[in-house]
Amino acid sequence: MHTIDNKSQEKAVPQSEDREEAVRAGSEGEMGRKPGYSKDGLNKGAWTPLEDKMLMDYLKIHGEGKWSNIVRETGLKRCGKSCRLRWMNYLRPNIKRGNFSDDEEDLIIRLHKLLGNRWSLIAGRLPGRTDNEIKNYWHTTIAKKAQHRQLLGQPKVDRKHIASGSQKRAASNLKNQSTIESQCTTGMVAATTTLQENTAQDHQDGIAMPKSTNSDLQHDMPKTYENESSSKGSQNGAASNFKNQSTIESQCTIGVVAATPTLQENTAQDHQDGIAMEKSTSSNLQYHIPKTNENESSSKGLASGEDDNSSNIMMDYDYMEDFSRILDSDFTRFSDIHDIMSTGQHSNNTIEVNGDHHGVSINGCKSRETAEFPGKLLESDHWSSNKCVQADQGFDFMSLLSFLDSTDDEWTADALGTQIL
DNA sequence: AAAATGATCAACCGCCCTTAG
DNA sequence: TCTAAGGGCGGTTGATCATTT
Repeated sequence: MHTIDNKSQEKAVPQSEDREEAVRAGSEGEMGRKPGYSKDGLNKGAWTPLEDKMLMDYLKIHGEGKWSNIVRETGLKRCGKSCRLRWMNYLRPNIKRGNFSDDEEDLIIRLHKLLGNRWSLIAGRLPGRTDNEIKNYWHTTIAKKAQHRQLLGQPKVDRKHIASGSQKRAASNLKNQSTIESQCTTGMVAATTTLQENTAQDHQDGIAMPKSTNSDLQHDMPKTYENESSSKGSQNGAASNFKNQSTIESQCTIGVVAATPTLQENTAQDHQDGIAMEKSTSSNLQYHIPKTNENESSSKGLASGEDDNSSNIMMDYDYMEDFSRILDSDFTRFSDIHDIMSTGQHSNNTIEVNGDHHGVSINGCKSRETAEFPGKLLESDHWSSNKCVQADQGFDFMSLLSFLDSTDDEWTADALGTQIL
């Protein structure tokens, strides 16, 4: 299990009497990057305790936002972005440090399957966890487990193909094994969507890992030095709303997305088992979803001309808006829904979630009679039509609930039509 | 004991969107 | 309408520690 040691904390940075000196000099012997200096004289690299204090003192008074003002008003030699990052990832109150619990890991896997590499969105569902932490965790621990499974007998991933979409990525993959694995897990999406010749089995690796048993949670302070940072200041949880359509389109890439594709060059039978993994060896899986804006390029920071395979698949915005609301909702509420549903107290087919009416129907439309997520969804006429799912088709919260509530096997095998070793 | 390799994770980079002027 | 600045986010890097050879 993922562990966070205290080694770096033991290498505490000695406090300097000279404020400016400390800020300039940064820390010595810290884990991670050594401080550097940008052209404009701003510090780079690891933060020092003094820098943190300056940042927190400012935020205590002024709150978040206006990051660039911090530089001007405090003399802190950090760019606004760096300040924001430091705050969001380490100094913010209620940051949970330490091992990921089994539940957290499970949820990460499930949400990643739903959302892809939408780390901030995933982080929004794990209180106290940052997108960066989850991202690192995924790229290291979870991907490693996936690799372990692979060694147990899964077919080797053809990394050439996985990386073929981007030479940039390919070069990176050669350097870093964890990155390779991360591409594998991301590639899971690609297999369901594009021309890539990966086998679906390759992509399964990203989601069906043996569970760890260690779940001791720690609450450590930021790692770069001894526990001295306070937990004061404003609180601002990760905003999980999908803010723009292009991002949605390019980044919503997985399982659930497959529920809304325009099926191309595949028979309806392909949809019968979710993402039709049993056809994986044919490597011709192409589930294209019509872009709502064809001119929209990927928002994932790809260089122009790069193939972003995952961007070939997307969700209808309206649908995603509903989906987003689900994810922004307190999951405990879904338990309530579940109770209500199971006791038949949903006569008007509407469930209130976080103030809005969702669930059994949206906009007064009846939901599907049965819909187990995601496989059954794909069998529905709604989902297999050559159209994006319309918002007024409603979203079955029970489906999501059961999806998130399903067992590993359901997730990793049944839902994808594959078998787990 | 030393070198090589792998793992970890804080921080940076660059793209994109939003918004103010 | 255009432009620049601010901010958010995912991808990636690289320093350090741990483990293996």
